[in-house]
Amino acid sequence: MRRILHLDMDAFFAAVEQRRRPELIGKPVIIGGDGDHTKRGVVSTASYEARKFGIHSAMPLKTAYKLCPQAVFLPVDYREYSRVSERIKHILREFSPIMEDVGIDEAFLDLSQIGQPSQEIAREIKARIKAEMDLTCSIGIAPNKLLAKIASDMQKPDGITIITETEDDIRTRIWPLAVRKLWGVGPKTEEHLNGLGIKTIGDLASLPLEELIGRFGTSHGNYLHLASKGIDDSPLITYWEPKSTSREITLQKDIIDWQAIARHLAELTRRVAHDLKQEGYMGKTVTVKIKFCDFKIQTRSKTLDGPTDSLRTIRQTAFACLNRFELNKKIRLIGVRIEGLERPHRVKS
DNA sequence: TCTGGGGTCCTATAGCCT
DNA sequence: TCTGAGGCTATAGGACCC
Repeated sequence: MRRILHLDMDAFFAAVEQRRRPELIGKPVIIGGDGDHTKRGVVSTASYEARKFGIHSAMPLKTAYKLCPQAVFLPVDYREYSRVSERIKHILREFSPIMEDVGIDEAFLDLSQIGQPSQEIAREIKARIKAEMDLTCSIGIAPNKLLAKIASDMQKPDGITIITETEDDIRTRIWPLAVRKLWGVGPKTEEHLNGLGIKTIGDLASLPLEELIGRFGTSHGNYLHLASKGIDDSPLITYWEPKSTSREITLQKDIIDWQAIARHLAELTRRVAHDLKQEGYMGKTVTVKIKFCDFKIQTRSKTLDGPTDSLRTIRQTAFACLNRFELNKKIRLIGVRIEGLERPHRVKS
């Protein structure tokens, strides 16, 4: 049987800031946007002290300020968090070489080939991270990724949770949880399920597969059916190539002036082309995204004959896409994405 | 009044081809 | 020659993740 560990850092961004500035320890700290609560932006991470005021991720900074004006608001410093993240991942790889990166503050580790007991490994990993980084994390260990992730969330912060595959564990510890706890069930699916009287993962497990497929499609329906029973065979993804790269900006004030929109598009295009060259990729499909003042999102895209990393070509294509929008109301966000990425130097024979 | 940024994957539709 | 099935690609939108 497989043995998968999921590690989730506790209030990661806030914890890194508190470690760097000890005077912030014990205080409500809110990381988000550029740290200015009067500007547009949302909370990336709130320290546990701030969470007591009802503050959580994705909440607008302005709302967070109303709930807790005495909080310390700080900008997101991805560079620093990435450095810390790298060191943590390095520690993890010493326990098992099979690791899947899940964003900056999470990872899966395959322990199947390791003999040591689960509790012991979890305690050792936590001790190493505490000793070397002075940070805490929560760990879940289970027979698959799905259950390991649910487990790591069960005793936060600073917890260790182990789930076995016995029917008993699924029935008594997983089935009582809200459907929202399942990976892949977001706000929309939750609402849909709640409307059917399905509140818990156990409720979901009692629904016939045919009904799930009818309501959510073959792919998602099948997934929900298996997930509700704790079944998940997905492997750890230890390496992958990016498929797209993008840049977008939410404007401080909604605008309708074409010249101003064009200036933003030109700048975003420059950044995308720069990112592309920096990472050594070329892309084939250019997409322009616009979010209007009423939050309606539209996209326009164009696929080129062949991959490119040329700023001129990407900019021309982006502007051709821009011209296909009906810009008759103010916009609040503009973005540029390029997909169909490939590395240019590999010559086909 | 407020609602980010950077990604992935899936679905539906339409056009083209065999 | 006509028709339909099915594959493939491009496009647009949407749900979800951290």
